[in-house]
Amino acid sequence: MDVTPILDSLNDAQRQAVTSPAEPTLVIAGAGSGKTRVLVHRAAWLIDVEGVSPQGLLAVTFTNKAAAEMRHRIEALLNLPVQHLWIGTFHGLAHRMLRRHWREANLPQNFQIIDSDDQIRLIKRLFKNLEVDDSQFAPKEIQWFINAEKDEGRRPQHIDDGGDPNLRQKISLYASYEEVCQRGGLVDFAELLLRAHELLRDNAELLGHYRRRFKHLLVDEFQDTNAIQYAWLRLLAGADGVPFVVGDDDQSIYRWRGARVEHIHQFQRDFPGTRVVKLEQNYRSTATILNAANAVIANNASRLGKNLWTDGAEGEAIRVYSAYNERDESDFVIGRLRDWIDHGNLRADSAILYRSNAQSRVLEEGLINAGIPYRVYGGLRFFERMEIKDALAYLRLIANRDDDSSFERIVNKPTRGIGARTIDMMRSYARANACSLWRAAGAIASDDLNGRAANAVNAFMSLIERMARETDGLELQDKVDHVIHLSGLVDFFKKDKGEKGETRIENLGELVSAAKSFTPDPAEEMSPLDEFLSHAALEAGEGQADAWEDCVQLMTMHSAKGLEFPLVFICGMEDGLFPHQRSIADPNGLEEERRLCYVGITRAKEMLYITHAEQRRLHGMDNFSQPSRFIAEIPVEHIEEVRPRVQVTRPMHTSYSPRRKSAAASPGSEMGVRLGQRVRHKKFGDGVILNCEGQGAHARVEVNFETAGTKWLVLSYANLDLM
DNA sequence: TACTATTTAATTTTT
DNA sequence: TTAAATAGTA
Repeated sequence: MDVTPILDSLNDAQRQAVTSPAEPTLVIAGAGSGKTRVLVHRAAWLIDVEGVSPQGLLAVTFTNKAAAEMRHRIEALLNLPVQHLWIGTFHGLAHRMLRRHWREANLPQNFQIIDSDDQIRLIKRLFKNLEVDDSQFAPKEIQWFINAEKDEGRRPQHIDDGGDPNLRQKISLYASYEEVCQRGGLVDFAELLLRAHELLRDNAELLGHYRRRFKHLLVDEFQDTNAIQYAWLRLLAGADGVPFVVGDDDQSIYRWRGARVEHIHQFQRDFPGTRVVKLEQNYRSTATILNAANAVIANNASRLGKNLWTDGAEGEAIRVYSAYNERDESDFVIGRLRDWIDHGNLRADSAILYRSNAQSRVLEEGLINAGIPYRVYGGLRFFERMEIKDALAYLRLIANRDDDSSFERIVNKPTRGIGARTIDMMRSYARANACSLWRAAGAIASDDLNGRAANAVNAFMSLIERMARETDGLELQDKVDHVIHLSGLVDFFKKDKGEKGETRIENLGELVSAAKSFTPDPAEEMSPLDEFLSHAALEAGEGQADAWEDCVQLMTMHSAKGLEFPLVFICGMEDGLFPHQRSIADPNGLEEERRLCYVGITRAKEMLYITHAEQRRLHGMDNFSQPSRFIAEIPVEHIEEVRPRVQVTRPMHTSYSPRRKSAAASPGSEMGVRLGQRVRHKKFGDGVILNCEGQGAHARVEVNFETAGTKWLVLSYANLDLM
């Protein structure tokens, strides 16, 4: 066996990981250290060298994108299509198991997957049904509660209310939610995982089958596993399975949605004798960028400990720019982008990263004015668009008449005279008789409703029946096409004024194309329609399906994880924004913010700019803030402060501190005051400088006093003490 | 039922 | 500020 192609391109640590014997292995892979490469080569090694059958391998990732990439690269490396290879997301694989064993999982064969938008609607409906006072609970809060409990693997009966009436009610809402889902054959994302876990846990035979089949479990982004995902893995591995997990404790940034870095420690306890391999050589960034990242993350107490290094170039110093406000910040970034582009670089090789999405606005305005094409990540994806979800709801109702979620969505869309009153009657009938809305509609239409309402309901029901009949046996795309037109959605959106309606109709057309290019997997025992609907729920599609265009990439640092760019800007590096106000007080929260910072810094390959604004408009209010503490954690020798006007860069002294950029541009600077400066006044007490104007004897400052409110004071009279 | 005024709250995101 | 959700009005 020639192992050259598999091992040749690897460094020692990578090779050690890839050729690890059939024992539990934990690979701690720093940013840019070839994590995916190790996974891909491990798979190839197992199949090609160890003679493991491709069917004996299970590879799990968190995103569809990562799964697709892994499959692609394994195929390329082995130079043959790896069919029957189970590579997918946790949810995708759980879904696959549930479809195969729907009876054992106590699900209807045609169960539907609901996304978080469907979920929140369902919960709101539940509130109405149970007459829950929504001033007591926000539906969002209950959604969080349910998902968090499911992520931890808990059913309502597992939760101890500890005598807390508030908690007791949440638990009861969770229980009611479950009932509604079970009745409608609806499964939310967390439920996929939870059910898949219970399926294996409670079916010794099935568990035995999968344990025998999947000896080798490859796991990507292990630090992001939540409790139920980890439990599922452990169950599947059993005593003889060989888990091979890859992760980076320093890049764990999803604690808030249930991810637990602790699993990295737990893994070593659960699988005694685990081999640990650390990948610390980085192939992405310059030494300067790496050293900065290392220095920042070193401030975290709870780490396994690792230090990235490179044998590459030192690189340019990190440039820090202290902007007046967010406009100035944006201008600065755009100026540098212009230089970059003028030097013949690709726009797509640059990225602007920020902590929260709201920050993109000002940057976008600037980019539009400058005529620089850009792309913002995040936002609604294709299958999440309203019109698409409407069309899918019709299809889902055809597939499963008991899907209340879809029923309510489209029963009166387009409007067909089925108003809130009628729907209320259906709801209460459905509740009283523990049946679906569809059955309730049929029942009350023949008994309780007046003529007009009954007609409307009957017309709706026969429309759905007609759709089901007429599309029976049609090809998927013809089905979709037929339903879109019969439903009246196209006409409905035509009435929308402006471009909005047009776009929506275009999107509906796009849905037909999506159905056309969708190839059902014959191995799945599902109807093509069910499979398409599951696909739509599990893989929400791209944000923008636009053709490739060379443009600047704008995204949050969260969405930047896993990506890399030669030129990176991190904007809004201010205490309160990053680290975010809501995480600052909690040490765990702060450490997670710091890991996010580490992720942000390590996205940069060649050049990194960090900017912060002294004044920033947030929620319509002007705020003053200090530069992020994370900036001060970067050793000064790696930083160069960028000063505007005077085009001179000057290394900083002992620690980073913001300074006014030029005397002429900052009124009052000669008095030693600056925006955000804390001051004390004899009469008014303590306050913060909001504004200054004028020079010399005329210089005035606006001070927001804690007790006395906001006042303009002439500096030469006020006798302010700087604090 | 659709449009308009008012209120409210405001990280991060995948499946 | 602004977007979304709710309440009120035509």
